[in-house]
Amino acid sequence: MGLSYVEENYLKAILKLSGAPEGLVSTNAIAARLSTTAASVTDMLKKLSEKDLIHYTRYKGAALTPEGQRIATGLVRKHRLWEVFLVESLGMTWDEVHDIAEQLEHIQSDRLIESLDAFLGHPKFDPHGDPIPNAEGKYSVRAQVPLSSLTEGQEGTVIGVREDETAFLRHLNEKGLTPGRTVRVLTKDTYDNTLRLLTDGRELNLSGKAAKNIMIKIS
Amino acid sequence: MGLSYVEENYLKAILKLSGAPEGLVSTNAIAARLSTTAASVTDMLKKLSEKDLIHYTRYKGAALTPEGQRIATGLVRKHRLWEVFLVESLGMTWDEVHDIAEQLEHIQSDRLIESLDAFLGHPKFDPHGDPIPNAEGKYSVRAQVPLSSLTEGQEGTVIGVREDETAFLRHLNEKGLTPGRTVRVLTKDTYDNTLRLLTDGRELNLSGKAAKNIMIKIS
DNA sequence: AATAAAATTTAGATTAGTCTAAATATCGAT
DNA sequence: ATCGATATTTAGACTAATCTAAATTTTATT
Ligand SMILES: [Mn+2]
Ligand SMILES: [Mn+2]
Ligand SMILES: [Mn+2]
Ligand SMILES: [Mn+2]
Repeated sequence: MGLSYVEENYLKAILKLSGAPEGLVSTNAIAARLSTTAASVTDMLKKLSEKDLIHYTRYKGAALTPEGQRIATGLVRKHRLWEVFLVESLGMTWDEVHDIAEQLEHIQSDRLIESLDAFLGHPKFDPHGDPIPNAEGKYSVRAQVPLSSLTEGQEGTVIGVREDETAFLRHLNEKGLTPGRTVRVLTKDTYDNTLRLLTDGRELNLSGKAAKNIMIKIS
Repeated sequence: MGLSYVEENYLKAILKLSGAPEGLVSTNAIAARLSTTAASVTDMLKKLSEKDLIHYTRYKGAALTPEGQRIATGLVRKHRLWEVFLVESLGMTWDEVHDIAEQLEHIQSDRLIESLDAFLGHPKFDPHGDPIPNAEGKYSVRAQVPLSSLTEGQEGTVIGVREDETAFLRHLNEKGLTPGRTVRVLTKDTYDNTLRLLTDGRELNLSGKAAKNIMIKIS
């Protein structure tokens, strides 16, 4: 009936990897993402294909079937709802919730996830600014721009990041650049785009590279 | 490092079964509890013994070591805290939380469970009235008597059950005999101990057998 | 079009957990 | 003390998921 923990992770990986080129996902790409070997991936692709969760052609690659897509999107929904719970209810920081959500997303109970969704007030975005699919698998979109695109004097609110690597999130925690914070661009270096920012009454510097990965809602 | 889901369930089963006679737990008792075969249990007992989580003597039985007891008690702590969350925060009923908690108890994160405990206000008892071990593994106790021991005219509050079988809990839901409810004994049949109760402004009958399994705090 | 490099699959082995059937040990009578 | 019933362990096999090494296919380059 239900899928194993491992099968679920493969489906999620394929969903994630089919984002960019919209084409077929390669064996090596999946192996890299799941830190496993190409041989193991091949075995699993055959199995998922047998269950009609992916379309798979030897040597060509894999793509999710509608059913596979439904399951994978449901996992993303669960992952992001749990991340909201961990941050909003339990007071954890956005750098420490991903690994825990990675476990929680495999808990099996429709009643549970719908109750959790209601308890959290049907959030549309997770702590990293990623959209939470609804029960039908539909995503919300919202206007957002990278902090790097703001000009001197402009102001906005931090609503997420493009890359949610732990080290980067911790770095932002230390700078106080967390979701909900208002930031104003004081100066922007014309040569290397380094920013001088004002947030929470304090001034700080931010590299142009970091600024590209912080998403802002213009206020 | 960490234990597998399966190993954890064996430790929890041994803890549960060592309750009554305080002696050794038999292979067949574990097999029955986990719905598996005696042969499988024997294999696992060897493995857990190898890891110094149980003391095991062939043909005699098993008992938890201090380390095994610590782990098993931690699982019970997690299970019961999650049950409180599901009932108190998500509004689920006490008959539908056990199976979900059975999954949630295996989530690995000390930070998570301590945050959850704080979020819930460090509860001492779960929705079924069972004590929640603290982080050091110590249980609370409280005065409680079976509803069957109340005499006519006596009043008390429902705080738990002795047997938490789903069908029984659903039955109590329908009668309105849920945690926190005040009940007064109107009459008690002298022959078969059937009770006539008043709770929430309504009168109802309850068998003597059911009354033995409902725990009451005398008010 | 031929060939070298890269990607992918296959073959064969390993580990965790499980099972059935057979062997062995313990327990409870007589 | 012996015998039969019961409990437990062992032997051997199976599935899911993984790996390494070898074989095969695709691709990129001459
Ligand atoms: Mn995440
Ligand atoms: Mn996220
Ligand atoms: Mn329970
Ligand atoms: Mn309980």
